[in-house]
Amino acid sequence: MDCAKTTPVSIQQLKKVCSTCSLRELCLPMGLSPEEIEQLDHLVYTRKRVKRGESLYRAGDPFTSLNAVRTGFFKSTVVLEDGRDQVTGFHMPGEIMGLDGIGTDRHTVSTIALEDSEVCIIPYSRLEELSHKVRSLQSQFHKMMSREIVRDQGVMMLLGTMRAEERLAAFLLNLSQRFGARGYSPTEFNLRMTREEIGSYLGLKLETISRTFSKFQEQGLITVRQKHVRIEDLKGLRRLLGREC
Amino acid sequence: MDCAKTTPVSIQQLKKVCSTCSLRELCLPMGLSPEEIEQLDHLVYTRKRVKRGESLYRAGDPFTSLNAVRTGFFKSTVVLEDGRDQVTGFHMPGEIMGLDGIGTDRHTVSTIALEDSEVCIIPYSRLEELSHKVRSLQSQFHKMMSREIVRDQGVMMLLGTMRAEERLAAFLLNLSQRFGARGYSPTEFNLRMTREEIGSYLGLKLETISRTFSKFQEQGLITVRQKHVRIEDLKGLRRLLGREC
DNA sequence: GGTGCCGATTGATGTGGATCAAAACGTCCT
DNA sequence: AGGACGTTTTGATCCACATCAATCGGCACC
Repeated sequence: MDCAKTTPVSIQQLKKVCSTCSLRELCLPMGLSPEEIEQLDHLVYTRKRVKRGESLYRAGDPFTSLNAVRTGFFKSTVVLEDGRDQVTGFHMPGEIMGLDGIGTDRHTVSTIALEDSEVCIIPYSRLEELSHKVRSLQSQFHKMMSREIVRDQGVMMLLGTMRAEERLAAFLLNLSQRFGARGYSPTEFNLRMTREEIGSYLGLKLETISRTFSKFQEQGLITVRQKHVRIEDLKGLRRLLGREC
Repeated sequence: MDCAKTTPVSIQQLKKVCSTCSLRELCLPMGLSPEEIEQLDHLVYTRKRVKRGESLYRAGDPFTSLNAVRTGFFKSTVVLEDGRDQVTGFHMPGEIMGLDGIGTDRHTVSTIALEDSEVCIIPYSRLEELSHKVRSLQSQFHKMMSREIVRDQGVMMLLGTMRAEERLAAFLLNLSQRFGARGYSPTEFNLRMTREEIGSYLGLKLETISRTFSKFQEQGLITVRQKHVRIEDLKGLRRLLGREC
């Protein structure tokens, strides 16, 4: 039954992956019935390990499958012709990566593991097939893509109208909410990314991130020590977002 | 046959809307066979007129249908709690609006006509039904959503890493490309939006837009007079994007 | 054909975050 | 344990764009 578990290969074949997965309420199977999830099991049965610093795929690679984060943490980056690049997202367990590739059959971003990670491979042609059969899966998949669009609009808003403090507060609150939804502490967590990566995502320089962290700490909003963050005053952080001069 | 044309109502019932539409190669039917497009005709048969300044839908409205721009020009805006808002996109004929509403059954942006316009209403539940039957429609619809995600990432890049001149050059080149794809001149067109709306979209103030337009004109890159723009040096504008100090 | 108003232009000044620089701190590797 | 390198912090200075302000111009409406 679980013969694969003992072989230390990077791609494993497992049974009943989605049905028994603790992330199923956050991931692709969200809102599906147990019978429907079982259908997904026939589709999503391959996992892949990605070591810290390794890429899952790179911009320009042919697109063949979506990837769900099983464990670990990823970042996605776009690169401009002149070499400038920007982090466009961070991905944690249960989140789907690779939606950008559907439109052109090629990935437009590079996705890199920020710690040793594991992803579930979702072959895209088979997902289309199955969602053609299972209405609720189709519907769920559409919602997922739509939410990605809304998320991106939120980031556009952040980059277009917010000041540095507001951006970082929004970022911390977003992480807090996502960790909380996954059963981790929403007020105490380790950042997996560097100050530079946070800055790139927020359209700021790493020095500004560092200074703003220090300022938040002075104000008693958070405690930071290296990558470890504890949110001391959630309401205070939220207040920063609701207009203040 | 065309009895509806004589009644001056804002919602018209027409036959064969998609099959005979000149925009079909740019719009939802892109890549579908004539027979498949005919199936769409049963779905998309209602048009709606929206006068300049009127909203098609507002953030918070229940989501029931997507809308394809038939004629005219629209903008979408997000509003923050504190009242600050930002333009997240401009929409021209053949483009689909409302994808943001699928995820939550409510619109997250407000979409407003920038000139007297007409849209084709695409009832969403019926689109899901039909794309469940017609594989190529399903596939096409997924690509459309994915491209929207990629487009948004492009704007994030613009807002996160580009300077004012680069942003405006990218904006003009984008408009140029889209007008060109619709059979209009890619080098001479009328802006439908104000300097303030351009600024909001690009994360800049209206004065900066105005100054940068003037600078482009001095450099011989464009000629602007009010809303009328003529691109004099397409390559020069492109060069602005490929790094320059 | 005026008149009023909104949008656009242009100038003067201010400032938030970038840039440059240096030191402190961690961590990984041998 | 020691050394090297990458990350973070903090300070000093600079600059691109914001802000404030005044004028101009076009268009719609009496």
